[in-house]
Amino acid sequence: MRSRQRVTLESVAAHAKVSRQTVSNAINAPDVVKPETLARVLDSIAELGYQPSRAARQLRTRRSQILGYALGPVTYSVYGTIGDRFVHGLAQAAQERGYRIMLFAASNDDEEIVQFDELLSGADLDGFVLTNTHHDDPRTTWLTERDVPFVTFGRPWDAEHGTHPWVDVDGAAGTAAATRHLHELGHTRIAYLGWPHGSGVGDDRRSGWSSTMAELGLNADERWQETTDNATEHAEVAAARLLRRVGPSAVVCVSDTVGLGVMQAAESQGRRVAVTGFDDSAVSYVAGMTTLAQPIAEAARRALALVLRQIGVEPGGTAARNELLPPELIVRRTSIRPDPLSGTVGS
Amino acid sequence: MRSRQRVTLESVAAHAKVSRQTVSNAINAPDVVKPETLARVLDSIAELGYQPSRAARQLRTRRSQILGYALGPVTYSVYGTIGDRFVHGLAQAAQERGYRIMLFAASNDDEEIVQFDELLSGADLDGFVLTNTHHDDPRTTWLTERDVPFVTFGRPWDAEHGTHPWVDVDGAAGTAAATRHLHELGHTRIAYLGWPHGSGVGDDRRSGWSSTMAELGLNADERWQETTDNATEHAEVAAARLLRRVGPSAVVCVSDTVGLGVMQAAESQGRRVAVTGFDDSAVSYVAGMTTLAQPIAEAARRALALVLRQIGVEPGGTAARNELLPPELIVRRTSIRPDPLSGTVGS
DNA sequence: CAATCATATTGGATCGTTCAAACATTTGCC
DNA sequence: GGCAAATGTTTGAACGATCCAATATGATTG
Repeated sequence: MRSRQRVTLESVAAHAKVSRQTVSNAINAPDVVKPETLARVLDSIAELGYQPSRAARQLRTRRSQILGYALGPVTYSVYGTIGDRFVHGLAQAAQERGYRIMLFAASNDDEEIVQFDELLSGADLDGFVLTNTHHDDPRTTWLTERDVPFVTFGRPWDAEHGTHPWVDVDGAAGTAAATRHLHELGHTRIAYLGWPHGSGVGDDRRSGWSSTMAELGLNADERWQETTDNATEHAEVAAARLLRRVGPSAVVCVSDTVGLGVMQAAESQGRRVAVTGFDDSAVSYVAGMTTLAQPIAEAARRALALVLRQIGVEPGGTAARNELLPPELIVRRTSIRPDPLSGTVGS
Repeated sequence: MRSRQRVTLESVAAHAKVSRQTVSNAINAPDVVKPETLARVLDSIAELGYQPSRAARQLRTRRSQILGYALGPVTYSVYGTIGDRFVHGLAQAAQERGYRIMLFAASNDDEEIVQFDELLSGADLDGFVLTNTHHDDPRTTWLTERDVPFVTFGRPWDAEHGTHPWVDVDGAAGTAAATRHLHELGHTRIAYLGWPHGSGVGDDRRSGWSSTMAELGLNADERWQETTDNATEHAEVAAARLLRRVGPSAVVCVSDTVGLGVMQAAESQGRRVAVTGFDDSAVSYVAGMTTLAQPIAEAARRALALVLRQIGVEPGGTAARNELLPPELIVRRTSIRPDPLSGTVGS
């Protein structure tokens, strides 16, 4: 298992002919060590391949240099690839600063809170990164009450709960961009197919469409909207209604899967309808659907910086405690050449 | 941060009127403690909400109860949702046994090995779970030489390297099932579109088709095969060649994305061709493609059991050191009703 | 030149757990 | 009843790092 003897502070100290504490200072407070001594110590560290024992450090300092990230129940739809990429970005960013991400599973908020408690007392986690925030989220309240550093990927959807650090993608800016894009292409009859009212993300995305329509002086009343859950087959039904009712030339959609429903409805009614989705999923890529790509890696990086700042290891005094990143419009076939054949899979 | 005083072995001992060590024994070796004492100690533990400090335990025992899992470079194609689900299953299974998963990022094998080294000496990880094994994998060699417990999700593709515990999905069994399924539907002209020779996974999946074809007494020579990388547009080109050359009535494909290429080629040549994919990705769902679903959660659970057995915390003396799980055939439209319209997105 | 100050380094104590061995208690047997 | 063996419990030391207080070193000054 361990071939060679473990390299410890003591052995490095002996090798560099200084004391333990000097080696420790060389690592944690290099400025209090005389430059030539410092150089000698660092040489020894490199030569022996010294790695501080995290356990020992943690025991003394009560800091683990580990952040927790909860994996919720398996979701196939929206978070399919998003979650994957976010975790990846998080792990990468953390690693660059000497932190690590520890996973835990929880299938609902209450279970997650139990895990918080366990991880805080047992593993001494330094903070948490939460995703999938929603109205009346008990997790943020719990953590805030206990002064545990954390950041959320997703805005706090209730203003009252006070504000904690968060990072989010600006859904409204995304649908606004899509709407403007369609308008520039000459569309004026632009409808919206979204999720039912009440979900933070869904309402945010809808608002980008409606406010932009208003700015452009275009009609965006109730008749121009429909709602559906995220299943493609349900979206198709809702889209069929919408198409028959107002006969739009374009539909802005809350997600790629919903967008796909619109494409199918248009196909079976034999209409040409421009479509935009949201999320830049594999499905949208394959369907050639214009969509909005979330800057996931960047969001993860910012999120990490925010927790670390809260923990106190990153500077950033006056810097913002939250970040709203605009998604990028990915223009594909469905918005610029929505002929019936575009209903075909792939290009 | 920490409202109440930390509960330690000592405080539990005081509360139960025994010594530290007895409390420790109550947890780690309950059978050496007198039943009535044990009960009293366990009561105190519950009452005080005691959680052993992982750091302290780790410092003493050199066991962290943490397993490492590497996130490779972001891959969009095959591992899209697979990786996500595997990690989830792993985290869940680990948690149930008091273990945790720690993530780290590495963009290639060498980087990953550097991380192994760092994590072993610094964080005292107890073992690793590797994915994406390939020919001449330096990682397994490195870990084996150092007697570090690990398991791979994916077979060791070179026999010479000795054998370590692994879990894998039986690709050959999958394509064999698909081939038999097509034969039962009356197909006899069944072609195969796979990845270039040399990749373990690709060759394995091809072999399931070719051996089944042989069993059925059907032609499966070179003319009935083509290879392509995993990009749909390249697959379409290869598929077009294949369709023109032998005019198959069905094509078994190495992946969903490749399968999609076949659907597109069939569509543009106006042919009816049954198609099966592999992976049960969102793309196959949306395209209504018959495919093979990997039992990912189960694979994760088995993988975890194998590492833990190697570490020594799980029993399983004579149990197998590797597991080959059959994928499940998901029958959808593209194999049973492959009319031209089936080229349309969704159902 | 001695006294003062600032700075660099050192030794001891500590975090919370488990290991190893010593100690105390009960049981078994002639 | 007494001694040995088995069982149950307690004590001291150690894991490897950081914190704290004390000391050694060098520079500065009256």
